[in-house]
Amino acid sequence: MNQTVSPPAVPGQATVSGGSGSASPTFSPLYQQIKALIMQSLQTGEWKPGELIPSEVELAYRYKVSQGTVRKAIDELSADNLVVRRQGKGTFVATHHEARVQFRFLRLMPDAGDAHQPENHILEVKRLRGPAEVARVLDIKAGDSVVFIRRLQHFDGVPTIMEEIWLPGAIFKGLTAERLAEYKGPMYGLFETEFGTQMIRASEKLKAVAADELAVELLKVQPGTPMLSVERVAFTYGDRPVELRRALYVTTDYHYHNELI
Amino acid sequence: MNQTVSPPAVPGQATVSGGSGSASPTFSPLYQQIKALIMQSLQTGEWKPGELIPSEVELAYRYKVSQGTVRKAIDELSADNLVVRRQGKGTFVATHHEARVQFRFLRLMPDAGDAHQPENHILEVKRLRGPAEVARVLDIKAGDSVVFIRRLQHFDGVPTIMEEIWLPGAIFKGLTAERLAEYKGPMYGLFETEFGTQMIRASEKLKAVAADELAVELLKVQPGTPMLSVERVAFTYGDRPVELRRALYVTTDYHYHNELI
DNA sequence: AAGTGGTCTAGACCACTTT
DNA sequence: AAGTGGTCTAGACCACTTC
Repeated sequence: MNQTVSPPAVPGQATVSGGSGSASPTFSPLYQQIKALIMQSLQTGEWKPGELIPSEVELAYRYKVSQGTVRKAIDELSADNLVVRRQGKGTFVATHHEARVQFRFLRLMPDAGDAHQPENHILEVKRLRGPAEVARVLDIKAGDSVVFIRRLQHFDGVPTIMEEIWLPGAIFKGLTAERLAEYKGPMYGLFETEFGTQMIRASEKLKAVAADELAVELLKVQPGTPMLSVERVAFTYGDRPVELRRALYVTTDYHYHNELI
Repeated sequence: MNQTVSPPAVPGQATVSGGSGSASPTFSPLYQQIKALIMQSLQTGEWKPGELIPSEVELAYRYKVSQGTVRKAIDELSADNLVVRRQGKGTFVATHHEARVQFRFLRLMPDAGDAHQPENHILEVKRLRGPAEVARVLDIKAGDSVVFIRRLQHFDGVPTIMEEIWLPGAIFKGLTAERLAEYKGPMYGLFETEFGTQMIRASEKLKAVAADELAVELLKVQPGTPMLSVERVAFTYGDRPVELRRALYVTTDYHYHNELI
């Protein structure tokens, strides 16, 4: 039989299911249940990005498990990059307001020299009814409101990335071109702070394509120039897709870096 | 003070340094030392790819530490994909003779449908004096012997990948075109089995480039067609670079898949 | 000095596989 | 039944940070 935890003495406190009888059909290890509970608190914003979460001892008391079990749960959250541990200080909720996190989601590097902070140029922000394909990816109904963003990113003053971004309108209600343009820092940082939606993972598909008219105009390349096409679907908690992004990268002096491990 | 381990009673047995005095300049946790010792045994071939390594209990006895410490060491080795744990059976040395591992090192996926096993065509194998740039990457002396391989990979009968591979001649002594051509399975599997060299991680740089003459000839594409260029440096134990690979991918019906986590 | 995460141990029991 | 990895606990001590 699995490890079980007696119901909490305090009403409203989190409980842990473990299957205390032989008729328990589902099962997951205690530490996975603790991990799920902590993720819930992250998702609901009980502990916000950048903030300190309760100590291991305190969480162990709250969930009525040993510190070792909490530790293993947090170990996994740390491996998933949802939290960051700092010895002597505590465990912090990961945030996109950190260069370290940004590089996880922007893999374009200069062939020589150090990576610089890109300069953003918002070209267009509009609301539209989601095309079928976009709606399918974002897991919303076709025709539902969608925010569309067109953006240009300069590296060292050179236009290098052209992006088209689709977001669920229901989540990103007050998003305007002004807000995006005036915001200093990564777009995901804005999403996190202003819209309570944190991107925690993404899936990318890369291809080589020829520069189209728009790329020629915006990125100042010759027609037909080979461009790196990067299509991304980004997910928030609960594996909910909340962004579709199609980008074209100029890779003359830059490359997409990837580590195979 | 750090945890220390008394010297082994049996001569020749592995020892663990922990810094038993205040004058200990270097330090690493016990489990990291155990991890390093296990990696040594993997590198020297004491336990070969695909084989079972000793149980946690046995390793704990061998290194004179607790099972929990061995467990933590193996946990990391497992996270590094150097070993694979199987409940009830034991812990196995990872091997490239497994589809699961191959997909870690071949990220090209069909846009629709399932991934198939590619078909290999060895075009050329020769020995040459390493050009300065290749020697620099492989960390050998310029002019040292290098094995050069040119290969074509077909997906569903369509030529899709063209590769140029450079290997240190000192390691890959008996490598011939015949051996490569007749070998069924992944090239890294051959390297592992026949040359005792296992690729454990790789670093890739991706760009979009125009098809050159060779690509036009071998991959049957139009001149100037955008191609995905993938330059890889692969490493074996001790972070020793042992392969430089330059590939061109046709991405009309395929894409390079990447997960950002 | 107190609090945090990091390491290490010892022991118990569970789930899975093989004999 | 025996052996393996997987989970959970309790307790000790260490390294680091802050007060």
